[in-house]
Parts: sequence; structure tokens; C-alpha cells
Amino acid sequence: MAKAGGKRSITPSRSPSSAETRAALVTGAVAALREEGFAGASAREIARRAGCHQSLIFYHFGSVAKLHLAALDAVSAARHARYQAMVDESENLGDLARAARAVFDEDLDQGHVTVLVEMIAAAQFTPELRPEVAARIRPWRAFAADSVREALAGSPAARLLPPEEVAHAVVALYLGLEMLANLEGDRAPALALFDRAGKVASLLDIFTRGRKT
Amino acid sequence: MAKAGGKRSITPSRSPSSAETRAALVTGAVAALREEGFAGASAREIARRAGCHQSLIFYHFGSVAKLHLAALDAVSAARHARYQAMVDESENLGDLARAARAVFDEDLDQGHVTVLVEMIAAAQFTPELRPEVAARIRPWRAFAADSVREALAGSPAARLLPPEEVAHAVVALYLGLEMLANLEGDRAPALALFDRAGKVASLLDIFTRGRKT
DNA sequence: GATCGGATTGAGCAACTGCTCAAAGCGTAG
DNA sequence: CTACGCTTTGAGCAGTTGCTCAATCCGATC
Repeated sequence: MAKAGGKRSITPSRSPSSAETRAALVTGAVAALREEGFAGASAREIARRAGCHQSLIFYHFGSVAKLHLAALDAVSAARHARYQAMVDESENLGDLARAARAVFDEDLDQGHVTVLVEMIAAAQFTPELRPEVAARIRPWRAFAADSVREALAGSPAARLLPPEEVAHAVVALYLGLEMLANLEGDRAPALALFDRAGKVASLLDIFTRGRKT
Repeated sequence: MAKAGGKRSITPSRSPSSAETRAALVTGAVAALREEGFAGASAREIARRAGCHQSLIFYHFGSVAKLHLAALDAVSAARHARYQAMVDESENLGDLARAARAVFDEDLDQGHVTVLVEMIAAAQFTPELRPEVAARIRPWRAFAADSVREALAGSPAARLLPPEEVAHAVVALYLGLEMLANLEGDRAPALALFDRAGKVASLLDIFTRGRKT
């Protein structure tokens, strides 16, 4: 995209299609992880989706594992913006629950959480992958904790429910719900749960009204 | 084990070591799934752990996938007894939460839930495996629903929390917590959550006291 | 036009996979 | 002791995997 006319003696500039190839490979990796799972996201499969030769994966990323991590980063970045907006636009717990339901629906449609789950499941038994994946999941817990802390501020439930603990539960629940929904091919139970959470949240909002925002 | 002296003309009796070999293979499959994950639970790896030739897997089970399912069944059966006892011995929600914490600890130690998670994650992208695994997870949801229904009987929270929805959340949460605990190599956040649930449950027990048992 | 260097390709290797099949082992019935 | 049949084995096949490496392409520099 951006054609930077850089230094000429050493690496005179990025060759034209380098960045584009990298991007195509990451996109292909995300698609492969989402549609074929970790086991199906092989170098050749990713390259096929990216429309290039599989050797490029090792040239640009060094190994398929590193490309997998890059795909995880890409998905994380893409979803972070969406989650942040969801939290920012919610003025009370009821809003948040309703927004979360919509976002969960999106995540299931686009298979983004599937990429997370596949990478987490695979990382358990891949020693050199586990710390990398763990480091990429941890920020989600921190983000959730911040969101919960903000959302619960002034609520009578705040004392009984520490944000860190709730956040941990929320992340675990989100992953688990996604697994069950994909396994059964039925997201209705999960959506019903979000609706239920909305009702409980609205109840809490009544007690909280006037304290915040 | 049981030497049945059956019909002699056709399949005169089960040959001595047939049942034992099957059992050894199932045990090996469970161990392989737990310690090496789904990707590592190959025919040769399972056979190595069972101390026999890999061809026996195909002779006795027809395919590795069917052995994987048999391993899933074995784990399910083994845990069902434990969960049932946990529910039976709990007289109120506080008891149940405390028992659940202990059982979660056991599950993590013995890696039983890991087998579940691995099979679920793999089944997502293995068309012929998905319905089989789904059919084996569904009973857990039903069991959880029954337990929640019984535990919540007479509680003021019962109206706000339908057993089926709570059960779905509990199963999803259990799977998610196990994934996060294994990923981080730290079960403390999950255990803290069980403790928190115990406190909330004891609070509910106060309102319920005298209505049940 | 010649040269240079990063980007790209094709071919191939060693290891692994699920699975098949003919041959062998071996306890039991006759 | 022989013969039968379930059980077990060894060898092997076709396919896939991650990855390497020499050879090429191609745009930018001289």
C-alpha cells in the first residue's frame, strides 16, 4: 500500500509486494483457522487461500506457528475495537448485556472466537506455543476486568463481585458458550443466556440508578 | 475378566485377551488425549501406551476416531459417578459450591476435562465426529440441569434463573475455566471463582433455609 | 543494458499419518 | 495331534506434514 521511498544503500525500500504478501498470508491463516480448525490450517492450506506458494510462509514468518500467532494477533486487534465500542456505548448494565448479545452473534457469524478457541486448545500441548498464546489471551482478561469495574461502579453487586473474578468468568464463559454453540450448531441457548443476563442486569440498574453517568 | 462359556459353533467364546486389549487401548487413548492432546493421540501413540500393535486399534475399533469416542465415553462414565455423588451429598447450595470446587480440582489434576475439551475442539471440524461428540456432551447439560433444578428448588433465585439456562452456563463455564487454567498453568483464578460462588450460594441458602430437606 | 538484492517458485526430504493385508501366533474343539 | 478361528504382528502403501535449498523472477540502481 504505502510506497515509502526509503534509504537506498541498505534495503533500498520494501519490495512492492512484500507487505501485501504478508497480509494475504495472515488473512489466509485466519480463514483457514476459522474454517478448517488448527489441524487444517497447514502451510499448504493457508498458502492456497492466500494464492501464493507455501514457501513464502517460511520466508516471511519463519514457521507456520508464527503465522498462526500473527493470525491470532490480527483477530484480537480486529475484535478489540469492536468490544471497546460496545463498552463505550453502553451506559448501564442493561445496555451492556444487550450489546454483548449482539457482539456474540457477530463473533459466531464471523468465527472470530473459533480462532481463539482453536489456538488455545492447540497451545495446551505445544510447549513453544503455550506462553505465546497465553500472553495474547491475558489482555482480554484485563480488558474484561476494566469493563466490569467500570460497569459495576456504584452497583450494590460490586462488593460481592470483584471485577477480576467476574472478568475471568466472563472470558471463560464466552469461550465455553462458543464451543457449545459450534458443536451443536445451535446458538439459541447461548443467546437465551445473554437475554437472561440482560434481565438481571436491568434489575441491578434499578438499584444503581442515579449513582452513575 | 468374565470368562463366559458361550456358544461353541460360532464365536465359541470371547478369546481371552480380547476384552483386555480393548480396555488397554481405551486407557491408552484417554492417557494420550490427556497428555498429548487430540493431535498427539495418533494410532501409533495410543498403541505404544497400551503396549500393543497399532493394527489392533483398527481390528477392535475399526478406526482411531471410534477409539477416541470410546475414550470419551470412558471418561464420561468415570466422572458421572463422581458428579452424582457430589450432588447427592450436598444438602444446600453452599455445600454444592464447596463440593464443586473440590471436584474441579480433581478434574484438573486428572485431566479429565481436558479430554472433553480436546474432543469438542476437534469435533468442530470433523463432520463425522461432530454429531457423535455432541450426543455425548448433551447428557452433561441434562445432568447439570437436573442438579440445578434440585439445588434451586425453593430458592428465591429460582424464578430468575431457569435450570436449563443455568446448566448451559455452568457447562460452558466449566469448559472455559479448564481451558484458561491449563493455558496459564494456574488454576487459582478458577478456584477463587468457586469460592466466590460458595459465598453467594451461602447467601441464597439463608433465604432458603427451612424450605428444603 | 548490466547488476544487484529481495521476493517467489519448484522440487524434494524425512517424518508422520490412517489404514490395509497377508502371515503368523495360539488357545481350544474335535 | 490336527484343524479351526480369533487375535496379534510386520510390512507396507498413499497421503500429508513442516521445512530446506538451489534456482528463478523482477523491479530498482548504476
